[in-house]
Amino acid sequence: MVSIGTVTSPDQVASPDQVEAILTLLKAEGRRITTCRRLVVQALVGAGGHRTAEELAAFVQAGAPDIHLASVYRNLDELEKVGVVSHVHLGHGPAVYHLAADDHGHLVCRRCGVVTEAPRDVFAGLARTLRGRFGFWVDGQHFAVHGLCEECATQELKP
Amino acid sequence: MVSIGTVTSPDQVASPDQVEAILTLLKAEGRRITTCRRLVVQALVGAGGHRTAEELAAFVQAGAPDIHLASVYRNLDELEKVGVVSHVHLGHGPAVYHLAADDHGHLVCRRCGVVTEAPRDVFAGLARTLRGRFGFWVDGQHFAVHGLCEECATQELKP
DNA sequence: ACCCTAATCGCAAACTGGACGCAAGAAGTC
DNA sequence: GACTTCTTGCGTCCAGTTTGCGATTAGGGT
Repeated sequence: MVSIGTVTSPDQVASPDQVEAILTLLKAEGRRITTCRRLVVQALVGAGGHRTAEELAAFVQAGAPDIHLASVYRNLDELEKVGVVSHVHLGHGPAVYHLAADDHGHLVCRRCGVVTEAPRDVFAGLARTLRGRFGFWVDGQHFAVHGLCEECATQELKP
Repeated sequence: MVSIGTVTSPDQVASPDQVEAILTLLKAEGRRITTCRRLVVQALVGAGGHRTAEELAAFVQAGAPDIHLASVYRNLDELEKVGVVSHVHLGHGPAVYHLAADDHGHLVCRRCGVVTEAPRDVFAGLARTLRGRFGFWVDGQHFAVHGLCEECATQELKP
């Protein structure tokens, strides 16, 4: 139902510098630079949006067919621990991954499944309120906000 | 990790009227009133908080041991369609169910797993912003907000 | 009361997304 | 080049949930 393809993907071209920067960061953490890891990072940088582990695996396997889905999961996990990547649950399906640098909230329409990215500052007020009233420090948006997109709202409210 | 037991449960006593009211509503929708259904509703009303399908099944099975987990899932699904119940994903584990009437947000601590309920009005500002800037109409809080609870925040920020 | 029929149920089996253990293979260090 | 340790491929397993199907049962009609 949730078609990731509908997400706006600003830059489809992988920036090699960015890939190398991330790999260098990994190396600094004592991790090794492998084909699989490089391809996973390339996939993430090139995707320029949200991709499921399976979609990323498809990209990786286009470059190296023998790479196993499990390795993609493991690498995403590593990258997440290092803080380069974060994953989000948009709905009931698989999680999607994106670069942590590109932090933003996600608005998922329950009717048409479109995913809208909402910049960080939109959630600043909520974060402040939660900190003030509950002493709760909000993390990045690990889960999406569900509701109706503009189009579906007009259609549903005036049938 | 997420211990549901830590959630505040204001009223542990099932209100029979509320149970009957919900069952009547179901009947009005053309559905039948079965032992399983009655017990599921009782479990939800009595729980006074969030319960996983499995926890609800345990309650149901205390009254009727032959009732299958699948039936609990099916009934929760029915109840959700009718709008009596909603489910929330607090984390990576199972979803939790609660009465839709008792609508609220959920703050989940990523460190200790404690779940804090946040009243609806806390999210009103965000809802207004999203409606204004994106035309997006927020549903009930289908997903939880992740972060650090007050206690864990003080411990993590000053180690 | 009884019958009829569609809703519901119990059961088992499948399915999805993901994690894990292990032995073999490679990256980086000396 | 040798050695150590991190990674990987593969198979297997897992939890949570869904589904197909034949058996059962609620509830309206008579």
